[in-house]
Amino acid sequence: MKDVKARTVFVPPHRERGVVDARIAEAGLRPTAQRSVVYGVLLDHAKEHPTADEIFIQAKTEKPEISMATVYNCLDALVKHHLVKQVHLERAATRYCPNMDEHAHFLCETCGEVWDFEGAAKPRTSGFRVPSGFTVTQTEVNMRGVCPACAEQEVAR
Amino acid sequence: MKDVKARTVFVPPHRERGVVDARIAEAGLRPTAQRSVVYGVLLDHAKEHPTADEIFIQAKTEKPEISMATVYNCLDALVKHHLVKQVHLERAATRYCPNMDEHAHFLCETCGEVWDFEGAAKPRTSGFRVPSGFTVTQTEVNMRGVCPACAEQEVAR
DNA sequence: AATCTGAATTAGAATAATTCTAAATGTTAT
DNA sequence: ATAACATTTAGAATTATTCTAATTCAGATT
Repeated sequence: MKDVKARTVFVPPHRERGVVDARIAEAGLRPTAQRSVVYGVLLDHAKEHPTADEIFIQAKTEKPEISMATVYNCLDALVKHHLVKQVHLERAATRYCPNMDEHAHFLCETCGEVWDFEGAAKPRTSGFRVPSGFTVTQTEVNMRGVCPACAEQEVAR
Repeated sequence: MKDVKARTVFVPPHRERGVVDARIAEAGLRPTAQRSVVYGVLLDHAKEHPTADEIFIQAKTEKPEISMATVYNCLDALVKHHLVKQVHLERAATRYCPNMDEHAHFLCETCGEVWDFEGAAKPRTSGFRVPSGFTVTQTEVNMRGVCPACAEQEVAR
């Protein structure tokens, strides 16, 4: 039987008992209750690219004592340990993204939602000249435009 | 004599009398004294990708009565009329960029400075799959790494 | 098991960037 | 000159985030 093609779409792991903690531990972080909740919420809502605030509200339903400061602390720790990325497409609340596969972000200028476009930047062919002396460690691609749902609404008018 | 190669590096226009105003007018904006000062300052400091605050400080030397709110108003107007772009590489003060040629931004993670890398994104070859139904109007490429000056300091240690 | 130690969490205060508000001023069309 | 509208202004308000200091927690050590 042939091998299945490499998966290019990010699928967040199920939040089975221990899976989230294991990932946190693998990243070299102590899996505290709060970190598990925060990371778990983020994995569950990866598509929405939630803000700290949105994560806080959701986390509270699982752990009512959690504080906003802790959500920020946990997110910072997750970012430092490469489990999560910050997304800044506009000057608005930072959004968080647990998809660490290389991908581009798309911001719908009509509804403000953010989408992941899978793929990988090819520095050689991307069309930009990196002057000598510069070391590029990360390339981020952000697109803007109109998502299918908003395009439809536009037509209806 | 052969033609000189097309210039790919953004050269801000000199701030000769009227040039800045003419650009503002061409963009469909009334060239008020404040707008001229704000746009002029930004053109003079294009390399630095200044924040509203930095523009305000500099604008004050030319027009002491100008207020912060006006700097924001002017910048908003310039952005709306496609004379200026906002740059958001991190959650920090918005930076402004009067280089409307297509280019990438590079953020030095050591010193925090932002640089322009000339070139143009080639959506076809850039390596990302745009799902059908999405309309992309703008593609922005941001790189991170170490600039030559900071790389040198690193070595010295 | 009790104790120590450093890490993590907490509530609330502080900060920073930006937006809002309402009044004053300036500009353009009549 | 006047009306109508746009722009500017100072300062208040808002928002996201960071800071602070006290408390709690987890794991290691007695």
